[in-house]
Amino acid sequence: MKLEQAVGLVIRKHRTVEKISQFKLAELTGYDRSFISLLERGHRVPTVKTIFTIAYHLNISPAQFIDEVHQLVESDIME
Amino acid sequence: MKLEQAVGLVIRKHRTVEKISQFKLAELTGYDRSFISLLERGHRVPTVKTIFTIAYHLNISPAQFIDEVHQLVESDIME
DNA sequence: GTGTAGACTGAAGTCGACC
DNA sequence: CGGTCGACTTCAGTCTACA
Repeated sequence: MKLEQAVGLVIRKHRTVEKISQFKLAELTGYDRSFISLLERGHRVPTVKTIFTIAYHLNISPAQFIDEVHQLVESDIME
Repeated sequence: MKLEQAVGLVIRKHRTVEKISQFKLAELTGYDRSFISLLERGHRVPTVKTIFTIAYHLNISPAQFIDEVHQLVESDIME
């Protein structure tokens, strides 16, 4: 699957695990709520800085975040 | 240290390990050579896609790349 | 082989509003 | 709570050229 889609899935997965809303994640990270929405639906490719910030507030390491994205990209889920 | 600086150091480190020039890395990744130069000196914050592409051609996993960046950022080397 | 400069295009990220 | 729209600003990434 595509990189942006994988990034979106990983964010949404960990956000729901943490049981917080997009509003709350936006507040924590300092990013706009509409931007979080765009990311989760794979409509934006974030910068490395964005990944570090979001991963931090989702309580996972940036490397683990990227690794999960990598596995999704490598897999052929949904094509 | 700052994120951009860490990214630059990790790219340069692995590029020299691979014994290739900025020209060659630019050719392999499809990015502009001046952009590679900007990245290595910490003057740009790349997107996740850029990291995946560069890490691939430096023969390391994106997660390992990010982990090395993370360690540099966490350390207080050069400030 | 690398740093840098400037001018450019497209995409990241903001903000307010509405469904 | 989350999706979306439009208009906006900032910055990633291109390209040419020269030290």
